[in-house]
Amino acid sequence: MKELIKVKIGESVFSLAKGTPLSELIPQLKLGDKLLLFKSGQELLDLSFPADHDRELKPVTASDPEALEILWHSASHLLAQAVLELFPGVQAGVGPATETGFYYDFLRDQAFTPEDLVAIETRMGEIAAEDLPIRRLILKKEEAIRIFEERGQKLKVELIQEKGGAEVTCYEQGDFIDFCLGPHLPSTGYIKYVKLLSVSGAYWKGDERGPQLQRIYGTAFFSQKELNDYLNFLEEARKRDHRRLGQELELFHTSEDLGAGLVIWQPKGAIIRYLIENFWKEEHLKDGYDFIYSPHIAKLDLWKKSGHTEFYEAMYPPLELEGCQYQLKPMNCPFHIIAYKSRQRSYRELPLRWAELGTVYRYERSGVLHGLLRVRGFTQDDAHIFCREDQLEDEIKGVIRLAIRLLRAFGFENYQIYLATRPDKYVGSLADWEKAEKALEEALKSSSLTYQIDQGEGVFYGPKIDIKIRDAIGRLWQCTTVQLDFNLSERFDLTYVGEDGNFHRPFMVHRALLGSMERFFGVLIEHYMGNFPLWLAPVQMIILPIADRHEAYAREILSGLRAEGLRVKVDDSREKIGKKIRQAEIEKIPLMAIVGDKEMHGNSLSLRIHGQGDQGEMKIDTLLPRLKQLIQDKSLEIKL
RNA sequence: GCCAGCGUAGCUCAGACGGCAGAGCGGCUGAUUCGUAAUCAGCGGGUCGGAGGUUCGAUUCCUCUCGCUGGCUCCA
Repeated sequence: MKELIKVKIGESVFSLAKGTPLSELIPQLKLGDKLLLFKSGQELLDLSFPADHDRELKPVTASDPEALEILWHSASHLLAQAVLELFPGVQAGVGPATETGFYYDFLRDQAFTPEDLVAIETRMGEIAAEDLPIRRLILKKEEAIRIFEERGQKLKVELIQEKGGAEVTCYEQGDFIDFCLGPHLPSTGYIKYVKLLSVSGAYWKGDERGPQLQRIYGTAFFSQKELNDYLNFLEEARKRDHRRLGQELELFHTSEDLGAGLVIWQPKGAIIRYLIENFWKEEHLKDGYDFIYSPHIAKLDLWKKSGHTEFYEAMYPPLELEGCQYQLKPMNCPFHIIAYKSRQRSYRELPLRWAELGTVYRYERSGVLHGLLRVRGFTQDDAHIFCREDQLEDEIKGVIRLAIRLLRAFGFENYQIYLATRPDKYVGSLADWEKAEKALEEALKSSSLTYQIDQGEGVFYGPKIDIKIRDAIGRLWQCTTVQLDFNLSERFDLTYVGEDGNFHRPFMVHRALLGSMERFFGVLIEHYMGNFPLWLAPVQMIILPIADRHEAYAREILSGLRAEGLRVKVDDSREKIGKKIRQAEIEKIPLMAIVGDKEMHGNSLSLRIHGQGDQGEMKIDTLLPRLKQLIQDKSLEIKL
């Protein structure tokens, strides 16, 4: 007589013989093929999981948030099955779910071509149609190794030898078997709506000295509609691509003649940067910051002292002048430190908050460069705060408040906040780390912000808070970082004289709120899809005269509005009004003022708002104050 | 840096067996003077990313190089 296991589902309790798969419960639950898995606490169990002890289970169906990840994982197995069938001799690596789909790594001499991907996708569809059951197997380690050796899957053998215990879990569907903890969907028939997206290189076990595998990326959904929605989302993201918009709207320019990762801000981008920087400076002054300017190079010895030559890999090679070596700066910190040390500091003058839009140069590896988001020369919206221990928490709070105030102005309302704590390798005293981590956490708590802790993910020189912002289509971007630094304060022997007359070590906070002007601009372009709000738009209004005889009137309006500080231009091309409007819409100019006979006689203009269409005729005197208000408020949309 | 792919007019892209280089948009000129997303006609515009090699001949094939793209790795 086998032991009976009690399984509670909702209000009902079922009994199962120990070791029977949970799939025995299917007929009684009346969910039919909607039932995908069970959830037991935080653990997901597939239907082939054997009843082991009394549990309370929750059925998981396609509408549950957990289901998608399992679908993706199962889809990666399906991908591997198709690839191994179509390309004998290929070895499978690993194949997990990602945040938006799945991938699988393969070792193969030839590259997978786009045609190969089509063939693989087709084969995946066929296997899905066969609706093969996906079975969970528990094998003795030696047996599992033998199975994968027979199949020539050496990478799998290596994984089992490394990770497997005495017994290992494998999953089997048709002739395909994989070393995997699961869980998985009940059968391949659930994996119907699949799209393979790309293929790229990936290192075996992430080690760049090891062999390089080919990684096939894909995604899958439970319905054609969801898959289409996701593919549309990708298309939407492509339309927003800041590299494309940056060129179309003439915001910035890169050129082979400059070198990789170096950016020219063209006039339309430069005016936006100017406006952002002014706003940034005003807000920093309000928060009691002072400004610093520092040079772009300094003696190599400075960077030896700071430890950068030793620890920082992305430095440009030094250059020699009159027998002395100089270094292009990758960071601003040492300059602010030198300013701090320019004289003795008293506890009375702390905290010092020194900000600089500091341009730095980092020799990033060529392969990581990406538009404005990863460049070699960029300007950080940097600041260093030197403060006493009793000031630390308030300073951090102030930084977070300022960060959120700035980000909100651009329409970023959703954040993911991470507190990264002490890693295994660290400098500074344990006591200082504890104080600092506590201050960071208290600052977050008292700002009533939700955050998650990244245990051990701090930098070796101090704990940090990172803020990721969510853009208009839900993507996350890392911009803000607030870091404590125990390393530089020590290396440069920073001190202040305390109330007690003794020397004390100040706490040093390093922070960038927008991150860098380049990256932030890239994110902004994508966030707004090039439709900058009125206060940032390079050209706020374009005046479109209907015929030549209206041009003088157009210029009259132009000079009037320019005198009021608006960025306005006149389209004096000899095109029809329809063409002028089209051109202005393409240039994403927020306001279009159409002027013809009617307006000339009525001393008015006919307003059209980008994306909103014709607003009708109005007097300039009524429009102007409203526009000035929108600009002053940094309004994100134009409502009149 | 690594794997894979790409580089043709300002932009988006065709093209060919190795044999005079093509379109649309933009630009310029002219005509049109027009009311809410493209008026018509004409004209310019190219070291086919750069260097070297093979060849009678290379934009096309080969090598190197620069730049870009998707990833990996990295990110004090």
